[in-house]
Amino acid sequence: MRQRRPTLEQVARHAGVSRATVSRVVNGSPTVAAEIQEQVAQSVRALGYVPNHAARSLVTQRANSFALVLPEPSTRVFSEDQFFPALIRGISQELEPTEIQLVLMMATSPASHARITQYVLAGHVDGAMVASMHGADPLPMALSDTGVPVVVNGRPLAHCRVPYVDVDSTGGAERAVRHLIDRGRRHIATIAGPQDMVAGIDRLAGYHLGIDGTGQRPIVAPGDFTRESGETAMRHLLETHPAVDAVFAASDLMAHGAIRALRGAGRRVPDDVAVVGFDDVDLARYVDPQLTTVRQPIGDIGRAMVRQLVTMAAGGEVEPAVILPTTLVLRESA
Amino acid sequence: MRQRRPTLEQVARHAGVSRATVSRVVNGSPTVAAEIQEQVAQSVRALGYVPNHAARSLVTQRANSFALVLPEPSTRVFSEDQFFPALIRGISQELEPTEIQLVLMMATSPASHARITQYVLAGHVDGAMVASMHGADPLPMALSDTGVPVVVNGRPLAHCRVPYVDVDSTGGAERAVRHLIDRGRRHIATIAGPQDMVAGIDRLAGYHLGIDGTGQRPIVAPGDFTRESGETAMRHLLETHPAVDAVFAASDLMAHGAIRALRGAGRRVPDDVAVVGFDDVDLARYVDPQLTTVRQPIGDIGRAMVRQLVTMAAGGEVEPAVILPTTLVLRESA
DNA sequence: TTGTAAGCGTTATCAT
DNA sequence: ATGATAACGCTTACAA
Repeated sequence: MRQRRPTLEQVARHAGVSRATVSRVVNGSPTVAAEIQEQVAQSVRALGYVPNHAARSLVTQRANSFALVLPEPSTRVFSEDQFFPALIRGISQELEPTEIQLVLMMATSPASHARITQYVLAGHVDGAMVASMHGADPLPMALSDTGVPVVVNGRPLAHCRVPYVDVDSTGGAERAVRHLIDRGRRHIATIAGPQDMVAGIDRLAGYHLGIDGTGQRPIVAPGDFTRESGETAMRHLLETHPAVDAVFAASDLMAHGAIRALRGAGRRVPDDVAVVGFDDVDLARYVDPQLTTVRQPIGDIGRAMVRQLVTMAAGGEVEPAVILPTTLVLRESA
Repeated sequence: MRQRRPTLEQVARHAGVSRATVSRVVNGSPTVAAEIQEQVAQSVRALGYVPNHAARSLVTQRANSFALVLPEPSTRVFSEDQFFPALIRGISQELEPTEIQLVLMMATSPASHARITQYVLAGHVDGAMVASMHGADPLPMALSDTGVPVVVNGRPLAHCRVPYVDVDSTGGAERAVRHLIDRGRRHIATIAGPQDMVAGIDRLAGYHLGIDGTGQRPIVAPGDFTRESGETAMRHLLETHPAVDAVFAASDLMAHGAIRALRGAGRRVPDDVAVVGFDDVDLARYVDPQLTTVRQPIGDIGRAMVRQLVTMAAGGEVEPAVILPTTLVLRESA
């Protein structure tokens, strides 16, 4: 059997003071005599007292926890890269110095969407982060409607006033294309991501921005961020546009697929066709040739989301969007 | 401002019954007249009542949540494969039908170890899962000492009575070696994992088991599960044992590193040297040649841990060890 | 500066 | 079958 933890009451008796005083000491109130403070501190140590979370949040009306909501589809798409762990690591780091705990909620089934909403609505958490790749996801808004602070990863597509943290996908993609142009490439294609996801949309927009005004014609092949789709798209591209001499893939996985297709077709990378990816997952350094790619600071996304949420939970206002920079990492493939 | 949720009291007034009755209905007690049950249910819906977690667990002394504790070193080592996300997915799936929430705690700093212990000790969770790759980690035992149910992923090295869930690494490794022998390989080396981790130890033990009695001499090169270490180890192996015609790497990442080294040395895989990995991460299907490897059911580990914990939290006894099977997946590299 | 006491929203033990 | 009522452990006016 699990023995009951000592309560404030017991510490108070042990220290010969009132419950209120112990509470003050525990919570670091300055209005306690140094002498008594030490007295109480000793009793706390002696009895191994630890405040009861439930009791505390019952009276303070705060849960001291944030939820991280992961709609399953997104985690599946991004399964092979380190997005998910890296995001969590960033969040944890930022949460570390606070007393705030992280509650993980995966929306594995349709029913769980409702369950999550219920949970958040019940006031079990002081705020929620939604790692939603599908910009039209109604979940963030649904949560936000319950009055709980919510921040999303990735610009929401649906018209909604939920603050978000995103990376400069458009800028990164544009820079990638510029780089290809600067290297003298004249037939630059893109393998786009799914157009129901912000990441897919923005990276394609960046491609167009880079191509515009150069006199080159845009060449777009659809993909869904997976390696298979990249391989298929590249094969198709080689058939329809045999002159293609560069490709910007909207994900490293697709870039890898493209490289496989190119190798299969006997084209050398980057000699015949240059390839640039997006994400900078570990894999990028291990494909042959090493991948030139656009890096996004995943951990920073998590950290920024926490910072936003902390501000909001404290009743403060936050900017509706935080956009983190992306950087072009030059390696061998372009 | 966030409006306060309605309380039992208000629902009771709305339905014209007592607080106790509402509580009974909410908790599905059978001792309520069907008529009143419906009455109350309607009021609950009308007011949008959701039970207050803190109040409930204050009186029931249960938190309705489990902690997943991740000592940072392990997550770093396993960063590139999908161990961490897959584990969490399995846990979430098993937790889904229960009302139990998952609290994630990363031990990012030395100080956080203490913080985690404190938190668990405070009774904030009903049980803790520790994803501890380093078998000698004192954390599980420390947590267990607080009286909270604890279950570990991976057999603990330190002498301690914490129940654990592990996969049959030894058996998997042995099968891999047997397979190489069956294919006529005569100089089978292994690239071992770190010997302070159970996974490293067991996979090496399995290798020895497979080699024993075949008349072959064991050839062991040390590694640390990373691709770099695999590449280095393989290069070294080629120098010291040029006759080597097969290699069992204790991780897919190391196997990939080995393949790179082999290719660099002009050896063909599997023609000159067969390679078998361990883990079956996504990458295994995408390296060239596709990797023959030992698959471990990561999601099942998570699910099993939850099942153990649920039993323990309910006061039941669990077997001290659950060992899940591994399977040899045949592809191209061996 | 310290103590007293009134809740916070539930569940559970009694009576009825 | 239902309703009072007493906890559960803590914070926080308010009093002293």
